[in-house]
Amino acid sequence: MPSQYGQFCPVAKAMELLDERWTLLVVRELMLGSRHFNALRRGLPRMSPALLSKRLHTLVRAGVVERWEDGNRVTYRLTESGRELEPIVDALGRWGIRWIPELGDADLDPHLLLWDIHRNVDTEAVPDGRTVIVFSFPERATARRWWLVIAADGVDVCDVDPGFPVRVTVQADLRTLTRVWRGDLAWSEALGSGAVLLRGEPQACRALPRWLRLSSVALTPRPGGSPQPVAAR
Amino acid sequence: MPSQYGQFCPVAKAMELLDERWTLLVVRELMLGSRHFNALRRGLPRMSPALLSKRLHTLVRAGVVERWEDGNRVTYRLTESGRELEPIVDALGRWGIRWIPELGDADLDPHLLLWDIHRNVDTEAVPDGRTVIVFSFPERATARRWWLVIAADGVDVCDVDPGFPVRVTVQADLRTLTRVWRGDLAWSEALGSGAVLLRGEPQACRALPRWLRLSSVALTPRPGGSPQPVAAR
DNA sequence: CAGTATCCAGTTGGATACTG
DNA sequence: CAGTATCCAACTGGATACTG
Repeated sequence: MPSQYGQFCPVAKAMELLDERWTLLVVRELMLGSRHFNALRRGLPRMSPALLSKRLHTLVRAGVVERWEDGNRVTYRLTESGRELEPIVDALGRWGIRWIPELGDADLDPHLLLWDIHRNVDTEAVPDGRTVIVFSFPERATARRWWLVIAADGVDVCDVDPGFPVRVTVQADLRTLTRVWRGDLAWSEALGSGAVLLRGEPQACRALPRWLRLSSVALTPRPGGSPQPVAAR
Repeated sequence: MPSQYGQFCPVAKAMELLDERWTLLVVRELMLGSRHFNALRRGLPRMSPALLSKRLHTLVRAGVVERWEDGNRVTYRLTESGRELEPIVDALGRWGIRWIPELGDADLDPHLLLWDIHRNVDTEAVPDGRTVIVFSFPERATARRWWLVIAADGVDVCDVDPGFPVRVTVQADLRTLTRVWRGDLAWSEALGSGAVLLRGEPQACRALPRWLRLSSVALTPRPGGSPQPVAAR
């Protein structure tokens, strides 16, 4: 039961639902294509399953999400009402990247970063056959190496070596690579300063920034005319 | 201290601030022109002063609001960052009016309604001199009559008779008048059905819907092609 | 006018374990 | 796979009173 503002104002009525913690992030995950309970959990690792379940029920009751059972498989998807939240979520992302640029250490998460990157690989740009990219975060005590396996049938993330030959190794600290992903730091600058190191065939290293698309808000203009990261050529 | 999502996603970073209860309603009040603590309180009657104070401080720390002391008067206003939330708040209002049309009894509040109406009087359309409109909510046990005093120097709301001659009396139940204000119900329909009764000179009664502007979201198209309330001619 | 101080009941949600 | 169940510590915010 979302708490009530006691106002007939439509902004207040909208926020009674949407300002509950996690709610709009669940909606964001659904917008990004997650359809099943455990897929949603992967994008929301700090959310307990009990709470995710509760939020989904609230969203279903509010008509924002529909729950579909086929057999023993459950599918969630946005209704028309939920899809109309997309411009709002997008605008919140653009506002956030402009006005809340600082990240705390607690905001960094290699699993989430790899998960985002894997969702945005430009498979057209990657050579045919299997391409494996290793991400190495040497400053970390655990979860220091991640493998991105790009093949014809999709893209996978692993935190254990799948054993295939590696085409490129990307070495950086997690904060730097996160900033590149968000568009806070341009590839060119990160590579030029040595903050990101690429190892592998020179041609593959040169091509890598085109294989990995950045966050959808990466190109949002920043306030104060700070130099704008440029997209990969 | 807003709680943390542990995500670098800019939507998550934005919501860490903005999904705290009341926060976006404070921002909305500032957008509507409130500048002082007690002015904000008038638009947020169910919010305790301690909580309003806390939210304002959080917004100032986040760079969304600036606090200005001149003498012993304190002024709050939105920064550039805060002003950039306006399209988001507007979009939330349009989404809310489309997808959360039902109002509970707890959402109805004559003081808030009169306060909204008073902020939106079209003083150009009202005859010169003083015009007093009485709003009568006969079904209510308390706060049954409200006076709107429109003069050259501004518009006032009273819940006690200011003693001036009354030009028009608007009688309706609170829910009906709230629905008219929100654009859920057209003036023409409300008057035609007798749900709203106007008393006074016929000419003034005919003109009244043009004196009172409706909510800024009143003309938002509704889903499902339900008949759209029309603006006052 | 513009808040602060205090108290405390109620709610929230994290952790963990478990189920059909 | 898709959740429930349970427990409980922490937080939240409402009420009320008070201050410079």
